Amino acid sequence: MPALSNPQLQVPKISGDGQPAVSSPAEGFDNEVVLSNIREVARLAGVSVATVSRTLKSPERVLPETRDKVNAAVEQAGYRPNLMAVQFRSQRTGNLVILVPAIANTFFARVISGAQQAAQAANYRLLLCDTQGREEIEREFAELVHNHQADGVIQLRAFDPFTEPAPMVNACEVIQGGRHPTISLDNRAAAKAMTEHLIELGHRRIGLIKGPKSSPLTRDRVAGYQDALQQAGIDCDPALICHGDFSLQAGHDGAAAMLALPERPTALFCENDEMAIGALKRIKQEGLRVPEDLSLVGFDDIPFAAYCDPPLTTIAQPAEVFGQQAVEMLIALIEKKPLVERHVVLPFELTLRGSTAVVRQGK
Amino acid sequence: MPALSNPQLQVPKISGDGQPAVSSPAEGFDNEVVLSNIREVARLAGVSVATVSRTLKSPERVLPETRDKVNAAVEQAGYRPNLMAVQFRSQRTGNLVILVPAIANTFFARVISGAQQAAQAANYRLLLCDTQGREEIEREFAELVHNHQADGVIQLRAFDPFTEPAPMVNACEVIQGGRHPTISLDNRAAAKAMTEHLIELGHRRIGLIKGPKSSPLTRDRVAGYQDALQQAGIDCDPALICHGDFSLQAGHDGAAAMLALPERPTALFCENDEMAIGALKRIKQEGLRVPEDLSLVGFDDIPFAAYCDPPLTTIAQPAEVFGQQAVEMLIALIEKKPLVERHVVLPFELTLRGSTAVVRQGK
DNA sequence: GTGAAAGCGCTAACAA
DNA sequence: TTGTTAGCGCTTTCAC
Repeated sequence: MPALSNPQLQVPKISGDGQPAVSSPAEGFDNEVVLSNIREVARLAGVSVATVSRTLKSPERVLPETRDKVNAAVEQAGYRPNLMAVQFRSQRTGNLVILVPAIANTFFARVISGAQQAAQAANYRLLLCDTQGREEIEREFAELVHNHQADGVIQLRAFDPFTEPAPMVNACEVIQGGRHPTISLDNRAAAKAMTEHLIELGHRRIGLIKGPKSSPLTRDRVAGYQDALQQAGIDCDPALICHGDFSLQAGHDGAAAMLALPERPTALFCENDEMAIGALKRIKQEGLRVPEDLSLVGFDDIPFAAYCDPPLTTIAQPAEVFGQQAVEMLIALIEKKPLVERHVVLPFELTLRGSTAVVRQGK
Repeated sequence: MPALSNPQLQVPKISGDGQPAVSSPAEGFDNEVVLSNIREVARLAGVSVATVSRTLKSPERVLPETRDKVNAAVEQAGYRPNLMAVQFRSQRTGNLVILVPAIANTFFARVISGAQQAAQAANYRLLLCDTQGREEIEREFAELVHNHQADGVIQLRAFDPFTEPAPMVNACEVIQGGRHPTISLDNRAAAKAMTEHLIELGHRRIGLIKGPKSSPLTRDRVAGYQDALQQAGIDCDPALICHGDFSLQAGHDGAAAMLALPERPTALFCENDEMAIGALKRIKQEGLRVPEDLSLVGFDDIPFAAYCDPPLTTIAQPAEVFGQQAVEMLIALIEKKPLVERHVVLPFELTLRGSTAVVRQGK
């Protein structure tokens, strides 16, 4: 949380609801749920537990009149199957673990949303884990699979948390040559398309604010950037490439470094929109205008990108589809159904907005 | 996903990894995990299953040498307890459900992050559910408690998904007079503080873009806004209040409505930062400057608020603390420990940035 | 079509 | 201190 050091700070206080300072946890209501089990239902219906089980699982194998008796008893008893017992017995949990480097990241939030919908549709639950990109946390959560707490894992980062084989799908940032199925964007082609767009506008000095060194996603985007430069016969100046960590602050700092160069770039390519928005702030602080003095582009097309001033040219990704596809592939793995493809590549879209323009002639 | 209708669209394609079009799900590795159970360990150690169980649960009740034998056997067998069986037997799951109206919302993402940390620290897992604020989805997920899939629920919206008693904590947007413990912000006081700030700057026509009608959070913030106006002897003009749904678009539309009024407001209070950022775009489109022509404020202090142009004056909330406190209170409920307080109110902080200024004298 | 009964892996009496 | 054993609630043979 932010330091709440402002003098306007309101200290925590307790509502005066007339309750004593310490109250019983059960106060106001009873946490206990009336329990009812399959045996109770069987007794009420005058049948065996097996018949109750069958009525619920495969009703067609039970006489209609028996079925009615059982259903009536279920109703009467307020019976709900104990899923813990069901899972225990059937040795599957119906839980999928999704390892997310940062759930606060707007792009990942969309991925999760897509995954959640697909999971729900397939009658699975999604266990969401914010790993902060740390391997030990990822390993710990992945362990849920071996503990029989989950049936499989979706990993959104290029790291394999398993030492042993396990049902896993790797999406978004994928491990090169990994053993698990993947869903990815052609980051190289996307970065190339974006760089080509800038080159077409006449830019020849194009700064690049990358992601973390270790990220394959960053490596691909850098490669695409270099592909476009090379194709246009432009030398790649290493001074025009700097590192970031995908945060607003990193974009701000990266832009500061770029603008301090003796020969400034005329365009700046940030590897995600957060960094582009951070860079935008710094550029304005420098008294420069976007796109008149400097073109600026991002990657991801987060909702805020369209609301920047100027609105940001970026690469749109079908974020929800990453999540949805990952879930569907993982379930196929778990249920041992054949996968149509082990390595799916999703489409991107170059989204042109107001942050890019033809390079200034005066330069 | 966004419509990928741009001609730049790259159609989905499959990496040419030399694999056949349809591949076996087990291809490249084996999903099966070598199973080992407590009986196997007991056999290896030459002890009973009870001793193995004890060695793992309360080692102090086992002779050191027996313990060593068991530990060696555990190692040798690669034994991991089947948590499904543990849970089934002990009738608790260690799962907490958190119902989130929209995980893509930056504020909720922070709440979740805090909850996740607290859950992990207490050795619970967090089941995250994006409910889109829909009651039927909330009810469905809440049902996990009665299905023995989860021990309790954290609800971030003012709706009680239970008909029967159940362990639940209500945070962020709380139900008035509800039966569950709550963690909330004093929204009324916060909105009042913000409005007072604007009044101190000389504003007397202050527009308000609210949240959805049904939200108590909105009702409290409106009350705080009115408190401040009344205290300053300013009539509350109903034309200056309009509805939104906390989205960027709603802010944009709300601002459009405000600016079309015959007598424009000189300040605009949006009930969250997303709407303020949406409003900011519209205000600029109108050719007006913030804060020179119009002061603008938000609520929540999302990261982007500091990176707006101008940076946004807003109310900071300790979002992570909401999650953390909610988890701690819920665990107390579940474990039937006494709660120190049933209704906790967290502090806010008025965060002054560049989007507010003294009202223009010329008006 | 239905019932009896075994047993999933583990914990917790109770016995020794 | 350690072992024996009875289940937790359910599914699933296997008889009837």
